[in-house]
Amino acid sequence: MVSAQRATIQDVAVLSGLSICTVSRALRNLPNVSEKAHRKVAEAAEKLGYKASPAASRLAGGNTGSVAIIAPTATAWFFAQTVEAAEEMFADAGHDTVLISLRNKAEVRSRVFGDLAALRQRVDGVLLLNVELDAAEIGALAASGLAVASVGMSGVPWDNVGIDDEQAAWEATSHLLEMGHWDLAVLAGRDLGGHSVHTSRRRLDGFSRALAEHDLEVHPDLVISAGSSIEDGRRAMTELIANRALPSAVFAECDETAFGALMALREHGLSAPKDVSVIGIDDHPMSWFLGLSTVSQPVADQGAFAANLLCERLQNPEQDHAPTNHFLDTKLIERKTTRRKRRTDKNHD
Amino acid sequence: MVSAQRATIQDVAVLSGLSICTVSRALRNLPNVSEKAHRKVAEAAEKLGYKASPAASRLAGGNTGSVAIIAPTATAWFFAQTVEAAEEMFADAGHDTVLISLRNKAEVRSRVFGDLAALRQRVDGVLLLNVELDAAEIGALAASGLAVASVGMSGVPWDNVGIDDEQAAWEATSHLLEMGHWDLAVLAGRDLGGHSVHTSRRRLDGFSRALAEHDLEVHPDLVISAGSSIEDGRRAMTELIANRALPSAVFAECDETAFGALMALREHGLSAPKDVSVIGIDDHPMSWFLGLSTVSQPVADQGAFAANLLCERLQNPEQDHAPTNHFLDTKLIERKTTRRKRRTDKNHD
DNA sequence: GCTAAAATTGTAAGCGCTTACAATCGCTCG
DNA sequence: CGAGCGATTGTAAGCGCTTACAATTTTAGC
Repeated sequence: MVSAQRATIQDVAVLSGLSICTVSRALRNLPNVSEKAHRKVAEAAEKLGYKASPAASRLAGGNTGSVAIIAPTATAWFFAQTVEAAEEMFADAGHDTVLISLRNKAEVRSRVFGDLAALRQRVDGVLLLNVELDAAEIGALAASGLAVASVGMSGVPWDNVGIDDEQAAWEATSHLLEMGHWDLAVLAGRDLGGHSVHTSRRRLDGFSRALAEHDLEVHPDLVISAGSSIEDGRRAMTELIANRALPSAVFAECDETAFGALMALREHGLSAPKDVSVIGIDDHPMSWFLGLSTVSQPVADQGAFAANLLCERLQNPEQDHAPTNHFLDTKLIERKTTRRKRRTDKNHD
Repeated sequence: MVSAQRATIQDVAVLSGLSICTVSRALRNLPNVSEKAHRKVAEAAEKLGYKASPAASRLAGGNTGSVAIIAPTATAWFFAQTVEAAEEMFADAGHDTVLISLRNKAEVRSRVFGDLAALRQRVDGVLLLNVELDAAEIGALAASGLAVASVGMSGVPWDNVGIDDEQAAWEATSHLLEMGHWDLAVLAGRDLGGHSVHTSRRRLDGFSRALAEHDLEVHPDLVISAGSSIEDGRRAMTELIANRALPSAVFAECDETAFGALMALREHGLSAPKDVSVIGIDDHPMSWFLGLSTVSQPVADQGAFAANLLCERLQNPEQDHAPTNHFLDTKLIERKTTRRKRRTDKNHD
């Protein structure tokens, strides 16, 4: 039953015949509340449709009832999927979700991480999506009193879920290498003054390692700082086509970048795999359709999983068990945009 | 300058040599504050890096400093774009953004709209994205004390931004009709117990009108309730292929649905426009690549524009100027998935 | 059955803000 | 030059919750 006016803890106290204080404790499952009291409070609260005011709760030292999701951007396919999955988890756990998009801007980034106390005022926890943090920031965050969990950020002092980005990039790159391609370009993420998207850096690492294992060097001209949108990929590939000898294969940091690359090729009368092999990471719903070779990863799962870990941390704040790290599986999917390098292929040397 | 501990209004009061009350008024630009006092307060607040505690403010009857964005889903391309654009606007105006995805579930929907008082506890305003509301809900929302603005919901007692969905659908459908297609299917939005996505309904209306203008009737079997994702479109088209005579043209409610339809065609050895003409609405970044004919609409603009209107309403709460409605331009883009119906085309009669 | 310790419950003081309402101040006007 | 008024500022009472700490009840031990 819901009354016209919002019920207060006072109402619950009167109805249950207990003091406000006991009600408060019962509602939050704190110790030192008799079972009987607990039951009476639960009943009364239920009957009144009582929900604690987040503002009052927070002001008095309690929780806000909301968590923030911080992502480099909210439009990219990966983030949209992750955010929605996490939001669902949070909503079901009774938390509001505050969305903070860094919009790939260093300024926004520092505004957010520069005042963690202010953030703590507004949310109880933070879910970080692929945000690159330096040691000081990690320390500050861990000490901020905020519960933290993340996606795509291994090696961090809180629970993390992701794929092994370095490995996934290595797989993709190795696939190209094994098909005889040795002049590889990479469409990497945008660099934000040392604070790129975390996964981007890891994937670049994997790319480099694969090359190194074949005694190849990463040619700086063939590392294009792209960003991760379709448009970014298109621009990067256009640049590649315009400014230098075309490599025989391209590793795109994510499928959307690869889509853009494919578009650019088409615009210049070229195509994959005829003129250049292309591979991405993600297995975006469109990839099958375009025949894009890629390394698949479970996306919504990562968001839901990490959100769930955060919820647990929120529920048992005192327990400080060691941070866990979870790598979900990826799989190389060979489709039609990659093929063995042929003698007849153009050879730009 | 930022102190280690969060500054309170008390600190500002002391530093500026004024009372808390005056500081509070000055900070919120209320009348009856001398210019001198205003300046002193601003200086002190600046020096302390003071930001009012949203919890305390809300509790005392003020504002929360955040707004909610409510969308049917957050993963669809249109919503991801709109949400990010709106979030940017809100962030720049100093508001936090609470993301609420209805996840196409009636249950979530009623949980949100069933307790507007609870919502008002947490946010100052709401940005509705294509949410279908009945008269009672519209009334309740208007009376809730929440500032409201929307995208894609004309005829509503608050500011709205959108395209003329009925018209856009009419254009797309008419395009098909004028090319000689008369057996048309529509891949429409999902119906949520009378509460579909608002735009879906309007687009279906436009489809119907175009048919009616050509003395054609809407065949119920050719109205597929799809949803608006790629997967939804794929499923819908598959159903169409499996269960009935294939229509010669298909109008998909949005480009992603159309992508899915194209995929399903390919899976069955069919293609557009050879076997069936396909058109969508959106002009998604991939549409050019796929040659998808469509009706383009400015997407991020709608989100930013509506968010901006909401911010203005939040800033001048007292003024009750009439709600405005803004239609942004759309444009038919004819590409390669639609063509004139030919004698040689299969004719399913 | 009585007392000390443990378990439960209540009292009251804020948390940092907003907002009637009261108090002051600076002028204008007779 | 003092009353009267509007403009400005201050006082103080909450908003609905959490949380020491005090009060009370229960349990256990002898």
